[in-house]
Amino acid sequence: MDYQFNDVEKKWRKYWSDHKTFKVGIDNNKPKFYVLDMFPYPSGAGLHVGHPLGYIASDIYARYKRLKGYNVLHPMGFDAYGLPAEQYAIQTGQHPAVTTANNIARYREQLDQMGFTYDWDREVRTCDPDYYHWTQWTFIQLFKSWYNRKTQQAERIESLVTHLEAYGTEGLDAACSLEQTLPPGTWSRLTEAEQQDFLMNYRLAYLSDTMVNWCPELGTVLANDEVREGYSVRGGHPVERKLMKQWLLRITAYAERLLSGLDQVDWSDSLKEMQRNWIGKSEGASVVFPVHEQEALQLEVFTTRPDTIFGATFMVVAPEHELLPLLTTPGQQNTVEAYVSQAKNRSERERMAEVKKISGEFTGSYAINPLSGEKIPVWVADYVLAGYGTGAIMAVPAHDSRDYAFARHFGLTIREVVSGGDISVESYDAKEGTLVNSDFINGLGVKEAVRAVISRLEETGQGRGTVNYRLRDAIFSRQRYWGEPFPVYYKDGLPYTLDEGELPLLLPDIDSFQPGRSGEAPLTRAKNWTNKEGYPLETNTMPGFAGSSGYYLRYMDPDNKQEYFSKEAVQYWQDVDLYIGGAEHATGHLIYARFWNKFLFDSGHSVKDEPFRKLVNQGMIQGRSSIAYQVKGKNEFVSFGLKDQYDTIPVNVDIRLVNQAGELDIEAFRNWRPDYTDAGMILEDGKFLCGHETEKMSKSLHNVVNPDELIEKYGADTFRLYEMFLGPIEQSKPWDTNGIEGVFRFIKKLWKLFHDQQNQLSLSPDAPTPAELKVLHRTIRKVEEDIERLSLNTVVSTFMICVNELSDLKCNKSAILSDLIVLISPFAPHIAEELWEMTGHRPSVANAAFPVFNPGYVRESVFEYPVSFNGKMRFRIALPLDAGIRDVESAVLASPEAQKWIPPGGPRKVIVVPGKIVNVVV
RNA sequence: GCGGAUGUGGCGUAAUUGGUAGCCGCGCCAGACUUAGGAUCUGGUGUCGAAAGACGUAUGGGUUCGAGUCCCUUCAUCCGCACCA
Repeated sequence: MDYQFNDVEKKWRKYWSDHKTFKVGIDNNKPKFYVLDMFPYPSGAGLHVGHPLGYIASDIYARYKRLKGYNVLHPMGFDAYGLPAEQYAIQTGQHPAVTTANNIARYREQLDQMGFTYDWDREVRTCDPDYYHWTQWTFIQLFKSWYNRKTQQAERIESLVTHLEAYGTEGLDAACSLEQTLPPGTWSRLTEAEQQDFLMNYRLAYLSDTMVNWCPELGTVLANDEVREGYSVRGGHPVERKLMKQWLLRITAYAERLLSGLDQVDWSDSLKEMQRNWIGKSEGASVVFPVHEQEALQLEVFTTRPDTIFGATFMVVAPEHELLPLLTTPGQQNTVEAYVSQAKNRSERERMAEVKKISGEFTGSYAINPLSGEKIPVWVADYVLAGYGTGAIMAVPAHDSRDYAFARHFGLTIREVVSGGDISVESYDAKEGTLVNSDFINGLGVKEAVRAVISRLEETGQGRGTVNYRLRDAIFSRQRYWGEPFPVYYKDGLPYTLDEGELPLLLPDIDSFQPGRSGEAPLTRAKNWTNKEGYPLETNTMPGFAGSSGYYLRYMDPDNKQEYFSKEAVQYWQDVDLYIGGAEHATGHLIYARFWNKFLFDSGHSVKDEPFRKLVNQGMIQGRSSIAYQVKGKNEFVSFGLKDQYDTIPVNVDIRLVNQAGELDIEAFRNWRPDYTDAGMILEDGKFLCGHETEKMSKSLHNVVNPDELIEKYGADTFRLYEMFLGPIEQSKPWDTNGIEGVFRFIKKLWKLFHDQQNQLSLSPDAPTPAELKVLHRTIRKVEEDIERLSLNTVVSTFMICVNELSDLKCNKSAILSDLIVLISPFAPHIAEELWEMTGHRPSVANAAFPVFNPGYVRESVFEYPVSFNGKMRFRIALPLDAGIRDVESAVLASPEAQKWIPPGGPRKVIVVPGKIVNVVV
């Protein structure tokens, strides 16, 4: 009789839940530790083996920290609003609240099987009114705030009004959509509508006509991070540009802080780099070019290379540039208009696909280089983007490859101003070299020249040094049903927020979830969708990232009815110490959540500027698909080894039909699909072998491995250990169930350490031997070090080595085994609890203390020196560790093994690294 | 194109700081026990070689007494960004 994992695991899961073992609260006698998983969106497919990877790692860490004496907050919840549930509702008419609740129940059931230490009393769901109350509340605070660049933080809108009343816009340095000026003393003369309109330019949540990513198929706009290559990330539908009135969050106000904050957090370089690219800071100059013979007109450009200004031989404006009609001379009107309409009608996708195709037209106008006075032509071309910088550039073909290609194509002047390249062949884009053909900056290096040009421009008022960000404000409206309603009503066309006392504004029921194709939101169907005074409410809802931006704060105090979270709770829990989740949230959730938190920090609610101190991205678990090869045009399949003799197409086969060796169960295969009932099978050696492929784990590829089945067969402890044993958590790797048997054997071996051949508990009260203590304490040291650096795969190996060694020593001393139970409990909590109880301890082992490493037990007096000759290891020699370098050297040279390798002339040199190695140079 | 990461047996991987390459596990081979084994246990298993030994961490070079680890080159794979001025 072996270890009965099924009964034992059920018993302890019930114990934990009955005793609320993992319920936590504020405890000022213990240091806090906050371990967070990115909460899942509960999809209809349930969890596959890839999802729990991060959850298991974080749970191990949370359990470990508990053993180390920390008060650990380890909550879980659900990102419950979102598109898939709504798309499903549109197709089936089922209310998304119903499908979402079902999916959550299924997720919960799966999660509950894995022995996690979540405090479920703290669960949050973003679609729960008690939760989205505070999402709406934060929106109101954002609406009522502006960003003061002077103090580098958000402030209440009242302080802006006070400033405007007293000084107008004089001395104001605020994040805004459009620079506007208001002379002192004019504010109070503005009408209510004019004032509101003016303030909208500064609010951190604001309404604006914006070019948006409109997805007709989904009937909604999408944020930049929800669009990839012109298609929606969710669903893969085409996306087009459209001008719409939308709510936006002024995240750009925080661009600099979002960037500099990255230096303070312990995240992977690749993730930080992704965020840096997304923010896209570039430093340079804004330069004003007057237009020749049009006094009133001037073109402002942004350049990162002001040093190359003497090499600007033409200018280019985007087709959408607002001055283009004024720049176009009558003679050029027809060609320019034709070009612009063609450029505008091209979809985003066509535009992206034709990046390499050079096109443009001359406007007929000329601009004047403000430093050289040179007259240069102004062109229009779609390689200049309206949305970045000022939508116009000074083109320096000698030192910008795009300008170079354009100049070559249209035969424009190319003038070298930085030496170092060969501009007859290609542009020289590098930021190094000496300035030439450049008047007062000739002979300077690039960096000096940049500074010199900027200061000259600032002296003459023709430009200034500026910083540009690629980051855009976040579009916050969705024309969807299944999301948070905006706490906003409209009076005389102007938006006002509801009183905080009226929150939460509940999502109303509607008769159909269908969105309008031209952008009417489903909430326009809601009956009596007005505030208490009868003014119409906003019909858009908030996007998916709204609810996930502050959930980690709500976990600190999830039942609070009066506020988002109490001062006491946030003072205690502070921030997330360890955050584990997928890298796909690098530019979405993680930027928005940092922004959300920084705003709450400025307004005195959260207490840390950065919410996630350490962040780890777990790698993706890929599927291992089984492939059968179908003979083209026939209902006939050919075994893997023979497939090259036929013309075949690969067909994904359900991985359950294939055994470890890749052999297909033909009977099952024929029953799998009606089409294959009569399929011909060409065998090799009497078998049908399948090929395999590593690809995404998905239902459609029939390669999904379900954790429930594995837990049923091997138990949750084995499953947890095996997921960790696969390799480093950050690494992506294909799932292969084959190795799980090894971990299963390990669990059984562990059980056997405590039991005799009749499966009776058999422990010895005797004092441990030095050999046993050495094994135990080596394990303690390694386990502790490796958990600290989240190297969990090596910890599993360490346990295996430890149990192998203790088995060899036939060790059944309780003193040793009790410590081993605690060590292993974060990884295999169920068997640990059972053994803990059996060895006479009071449950739960989760409340035990982590064993303390004693270096005295692992200290050695003798070391087996590896002796190498010219760096190649030849033999070992055991010597006392306190032997001096000279003693070691002579002992090695005198040893019989060494004679074989020492040439007649003797060694040239001997290197002894005490306690490490000896290298003889011959 | 730019940026980041990764490359080690048949497979997943290991190797604190430059110091014994291949730990642990899968698979495979042999053996023991067994009516049986897809259970369990024992031994073996980088490549070539009978052995001695030689070779070996994607490639080529370098630094070093010594390189999987540091530097340079090339290649491959994955991820992110992509006309960002």
